[in-house]
Amino acid sequence: MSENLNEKEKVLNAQPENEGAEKVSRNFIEQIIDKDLAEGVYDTVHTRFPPEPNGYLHIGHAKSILLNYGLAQEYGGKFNMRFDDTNPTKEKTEFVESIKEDIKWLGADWEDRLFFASDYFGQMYEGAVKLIKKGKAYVSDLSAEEIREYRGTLTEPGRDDPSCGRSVEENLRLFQEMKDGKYADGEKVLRARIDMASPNINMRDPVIYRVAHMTHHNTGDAWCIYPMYDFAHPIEDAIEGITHSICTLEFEDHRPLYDWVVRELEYPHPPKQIEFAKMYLTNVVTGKRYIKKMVEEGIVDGWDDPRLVSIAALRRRGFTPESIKMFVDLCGVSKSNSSVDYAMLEYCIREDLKTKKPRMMAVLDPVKLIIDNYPEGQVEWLDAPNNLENEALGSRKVPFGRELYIEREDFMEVPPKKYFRLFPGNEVRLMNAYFVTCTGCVKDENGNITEVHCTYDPQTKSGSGFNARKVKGTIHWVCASEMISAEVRLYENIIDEEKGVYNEDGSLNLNPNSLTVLKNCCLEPAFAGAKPYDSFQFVRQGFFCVDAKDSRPDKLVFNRIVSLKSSYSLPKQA
RNA sequence: AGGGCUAUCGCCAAGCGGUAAGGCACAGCACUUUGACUGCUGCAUUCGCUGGUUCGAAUCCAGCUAGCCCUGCCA
Repeated sequence: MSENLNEKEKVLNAQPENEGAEKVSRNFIEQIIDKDLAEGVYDTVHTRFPPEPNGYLHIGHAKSILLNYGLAQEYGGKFNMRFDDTNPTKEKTEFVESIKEDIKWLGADWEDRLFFASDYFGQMYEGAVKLIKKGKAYVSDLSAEEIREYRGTLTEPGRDDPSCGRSVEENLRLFQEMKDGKYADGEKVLRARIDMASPNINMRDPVIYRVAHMTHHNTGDAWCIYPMYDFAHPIEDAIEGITHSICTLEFEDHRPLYDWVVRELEYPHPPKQIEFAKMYLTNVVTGKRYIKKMVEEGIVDGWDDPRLVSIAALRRRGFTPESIKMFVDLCGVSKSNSSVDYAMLEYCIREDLKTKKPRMMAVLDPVKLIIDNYPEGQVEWLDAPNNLENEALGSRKVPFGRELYIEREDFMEVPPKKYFRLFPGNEVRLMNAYFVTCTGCVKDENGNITEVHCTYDPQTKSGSGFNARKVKGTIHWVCASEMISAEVRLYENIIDEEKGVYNEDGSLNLNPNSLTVLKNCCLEPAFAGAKPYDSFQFVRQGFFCVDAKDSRPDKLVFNRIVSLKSSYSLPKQA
């Protein structure tokens, strides 16, 4: 097809501008980096992802991870993994393990650069001593409440801390005593001396060290004083040689303090903080307290419930790292707060899976279809391609017999207009098999349809090249005598934003239909042996993934990752 | 008289003084052994508002408006 390139296209393709760049536009962070590199501010790019190990990662973190990792890749730089563990009261080893697992799964490779902020406690302590010696930090006797009072308000300046005039020697001694455990929690703190009248509250002599007699997950009982984020973070970045320290918008006000620390400590190659807007997704819940509550109340079965968007949940649901990457790339990076439509995520996973996974037949809501003119007891094994768009996926054999299961939805006794499926007198194609013409149905005493009957036309066999007539509809089916039974879980968004995210009392307005469990689904035998995380397209239905938690070899459980798009919906029946 | 940031289609998002990219969603047509996919078509005379500068403004200036963040010894 490259032969079809006309001259104009050839010329265009040869244009040197845009060389190496597939993207037509660069986000604002790339523009900053381009400029820094061009001006020689930095000669390399070094990023990091610095989570506090206090919870599970979710889709929002994935954006930050892939942004930082992607930038390092794009510029031939490096990407560090760093746990920002400066507060022992909130951190757990359990979370460092889950975070590492999630980041690996996403494909962000920190190589041998896995760090802990707590590994730098010694250097941070030295940094604090340096500030004291420069007269830029002092030990305060004020209580937390007093500090708050002295800080002033958004509209009123703060007042000087009574302790701010201490001599360097006294501060040095007091700080040493803090370190030595002479003071109880809250009794003393170290404050940076900046400007109590600053309109930026973060600059009103921020606390940079506090006392906390607590065992730290990494350093144990080695320390009883711990640095605050604002003091620790710039040091961590500087030590690791980070060039661009990317964080979210709420830290914009902290940047002057970040720069102050880096300047006062005289780091030769100061890192630069850049803030971008967090990504929100519609129809999901990411708030820790809400999820915790839902887990406790049994509304979801854990932090990895497939309706959630933690990385673990997305993995369990059947999302792929590639789809997440595609999603964050599609969303872009900016400084305006935004909430991305969940449909965008759905698009990405469909896009990723559509040519990669086999397309097989599964009947979720079965009703029997009996082919009256097909020999009783006969089973023939038909050829079925696994994916028409990807021949490499090969083909499989599908058993066909007199009794099949079809989707209850695919038969109607009295069809609406433009119903292309089975109804008395109508002919449809059974995918990969034969044309069948519906002859009627059987009902039980309550009027429920128990059997649909039809006849088949042997000369319409799939692959025979038959084209004497066409049918408008093609439906999927499973051979009743050879099928395997499975449980399938259908999911809808856990929140329906159209109906409001919150109730009057502030609780979440949960979608009562977020989970539908179908216990008696019929699968074609080729599904046998499906393993956890294996995923498939169920023809005409969507993409499904073997549940890693509940599926068993003899009792498969599938999660619907996403449905197929559909421009047709059954009219609502009264 | 607090400070910082943001405002371009239903949702994201380019644009950086020369006359509104792209994606998702949506709608229509064609094709179809998935009502899928694919292909084609349509979808902002207008960039939060009002003025100003300019031959020319989404882009520059001024003033408004709206939203988000900041008064942890959390990160």
